Amino acid sequence: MPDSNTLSHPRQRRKQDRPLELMEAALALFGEKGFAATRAEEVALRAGVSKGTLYLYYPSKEELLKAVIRENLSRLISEGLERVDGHEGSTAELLGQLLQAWWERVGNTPASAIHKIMMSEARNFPEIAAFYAREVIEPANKLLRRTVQRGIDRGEFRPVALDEITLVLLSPILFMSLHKHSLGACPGPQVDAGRVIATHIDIAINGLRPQPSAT
Amino acid sequence: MPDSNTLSHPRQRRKQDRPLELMEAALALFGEKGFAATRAEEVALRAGVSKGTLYLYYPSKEELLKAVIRENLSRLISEGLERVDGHEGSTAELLGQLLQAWWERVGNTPASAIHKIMMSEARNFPEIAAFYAREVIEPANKLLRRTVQRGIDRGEFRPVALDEITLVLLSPILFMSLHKHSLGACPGPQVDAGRVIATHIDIAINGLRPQPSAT
Amino acid sequence: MPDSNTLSHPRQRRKQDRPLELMEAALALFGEKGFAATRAEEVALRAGVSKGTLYLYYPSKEELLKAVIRENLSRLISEGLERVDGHEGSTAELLGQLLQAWWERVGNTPASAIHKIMMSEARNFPEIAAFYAREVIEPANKLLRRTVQRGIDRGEFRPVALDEITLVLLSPILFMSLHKHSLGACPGPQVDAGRVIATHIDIAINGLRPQPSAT
Amino acid sequence: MPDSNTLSHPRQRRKQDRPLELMEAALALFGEKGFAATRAEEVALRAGVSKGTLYLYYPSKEELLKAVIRENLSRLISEGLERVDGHEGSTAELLGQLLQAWWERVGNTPASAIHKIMMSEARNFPEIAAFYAREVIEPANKLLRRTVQRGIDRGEFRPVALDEITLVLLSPILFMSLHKHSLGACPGPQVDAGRVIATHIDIAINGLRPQPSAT
DNA sequence: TATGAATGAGGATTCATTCAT
DNA sequence: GATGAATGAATCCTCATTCAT
Repeated sequence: MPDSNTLSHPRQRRKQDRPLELMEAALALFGEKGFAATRAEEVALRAGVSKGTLYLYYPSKEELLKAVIRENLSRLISEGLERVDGHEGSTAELLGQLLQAWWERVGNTPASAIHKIMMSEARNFPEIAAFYAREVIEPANKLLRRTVQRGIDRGEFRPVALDEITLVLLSPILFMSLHKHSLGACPGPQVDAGRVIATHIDIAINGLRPQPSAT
Repeated sequence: MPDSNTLSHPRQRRKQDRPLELMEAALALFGEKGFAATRAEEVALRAGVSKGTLYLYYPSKEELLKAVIRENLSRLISEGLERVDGHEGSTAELLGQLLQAWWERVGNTPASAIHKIMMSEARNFPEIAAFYAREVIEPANKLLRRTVQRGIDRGEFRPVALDEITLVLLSPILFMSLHKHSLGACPGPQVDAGRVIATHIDIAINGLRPQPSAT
Repeated sequence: MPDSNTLSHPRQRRKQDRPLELMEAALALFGEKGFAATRAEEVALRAGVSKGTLYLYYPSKEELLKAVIRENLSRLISEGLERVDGHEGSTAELLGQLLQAWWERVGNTPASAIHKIMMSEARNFPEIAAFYAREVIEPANKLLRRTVQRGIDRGEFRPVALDEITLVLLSPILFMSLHKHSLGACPGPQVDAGRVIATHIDIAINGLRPQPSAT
Repeated sequence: MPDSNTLSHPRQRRKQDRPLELMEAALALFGEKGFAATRAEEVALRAGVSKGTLYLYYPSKEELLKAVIRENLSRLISEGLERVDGHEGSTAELLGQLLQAWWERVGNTPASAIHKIMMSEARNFPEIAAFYAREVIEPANKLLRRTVQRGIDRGEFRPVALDEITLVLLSPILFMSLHKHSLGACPGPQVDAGRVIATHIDIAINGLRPQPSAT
């Protein structure tokens, strides 16, 4: 008997894929219109199922939101943590790679919508906010702190406050993620987010270098 | 006889004060819970009046939001534009002052909630998004471009892409404004936003300086 | 001291006229937009006073409606009853005069709006409906019955059912009164109501005449 | 297994029947209390469904009214137009049949409530008023004009103004339709509308006959 | 008396969720 | 499992009515 998943009856349209399809639809729509403004039926329709089917997989719209966040964050975190240690070259190079990777693997993917959703809904869903802080913010912070510390220890970077530098390094990337899903999606002069990120990395790495002369 | 406005009977006859009270309540609640998730009656109650009274002053919840944006933006823009020209010292100093002022006069005041509201609702209210882009984004962009250009012209800054640098310079400030009203308002380790901004300004200005040696 | 009513202080704008002004405004607006769709404040504004003043004279919008109906019906009835008896000429002539008078003195005046109001609201205000039936319908019925009876007695009219003939004689007049305030007020080909009434009277009087040969 | 539609569980799954049930409920209630004074929920409850269900079938109360008018008028108009041409006997007979049919098929059915609704609401809903004028008033006018013209041409009727005669012929029927839903529905001496119509037809046809001697 | 700011009950409409099929 | 008809709580907004000035 062949794999019943890939060759099953045509009618049985990928039952096991439904959750993923629903989460993808939800990610897109929640990111686009916001959580409150997205109707459950819209999500279902976009996933190609009916309203009732959504509730077969998720007990409420709120649980669907939680699942979307968990699903996407798990992926990005496990992906992110793999590529940390064992860098050999300059710290500037490492930092540039990390930031660039974050943008390319998160900021520039549909997952970036989660930032917008969190930004909009964090105060209405404290539980999810805590989860997000624990699972995303903290690991990312550790990564960047360790990297900057490495640069300072080696004399490549001047001494800076570690608590603040991580946010300084991340905020343009996070901000552009948000921007993409709000004003950036509105008519008007468009920004090339990739070039903003590149400029940011350039300025930041140069800014971390020991100054030739003080202010 | 004392001022009849400040000492008159509670909840009665204060037509003059109502708009401001309502806008303050709306700014706080829209920032906290989002525009869509805030009931008109909540705003009214927080302003100490009843539902119906709100509609005496604003024809709809959306118009109330517009008024909130106008009120807060008009102030900040007119204030901001005044202090632009006529700077005498170094461009680094000027840029630092501008960014610092933005944070202190906007990011660190209740008006910062407008950023979050716009981020969350821009795509659902295109008219407001356009207004915001025109009245806030554009003027701020011009200011920063002119300032960076000045630094480049004088040899204080290295040449950088003007289209991107403004967002790089602003995004940490905007991001911290957003953060304050979302994750920053949730329980957990708190960030000292002021120090993040200070670090950003330090890094950014140092990063704009001509490099001693290239990457 | 001169008449304090006509020569009183200019500020004291015809206090005693207020009720009449309010009723006139209400008659016009209720007739135009309907009772439910007319806001109390509109009536007040049209009467040149403020919302609160209306409630100084009438305890509710419903009472205002009652007053409007009573006021106008009293007038029309007392006027109508005066000119009944003592006709000398032919009954056809008398009937024609009566119907013509009804149209000119009621149907073609603002008071005709009351027909529309009654038609629209009778079932929501049974008390007023009863009043209207008693004070208007009944007297008008009696008048017409007596007149037609006179014609039959004298051999001028053929015998007809008295219970029904009154409505037959009145309904075109009443219908045109209603029409004026509804479809007749909408854009489209206009009807000359006066000529319709004239035609009706002509047809009706001719129709009451003894037939030369039956159907 | 019996028809699952007629014997299925109460209040469940009868999509096909809903529109008609809702329109019938709406016709009755709008006619009784007026359009504005009838709550959407009342209509739904009378149709045996909940508030929300009404909005499953009609996007607004106003659209429900339009549907009611269309449903009832389409039927009557298509029915009415069929029986026009091809009459062989006397014009008096034809005219009597037409007027009688109108009363029996419209005035004496629930559809007559539409006249009252239009009378009450025409000025507040110009779009519906225009629809009504176009779909009902105009066709009815044409019918009657043609018929009267036929009588005049054949010498059965004396010459009369065609523009006015149609309203004269129709107004007692329309008026009795209105009456049924307003004062006629209130306690008090009841009118036999059918006999009024019969009297009207008798008088009108006799009135149209050439006079033996003038006034 | 006259005003108009304030109130809050009421009604149209939306949409998350349920459940019979 | 899948569907979509049905439900009714929730929310925006209106407007009759009150009452301090």
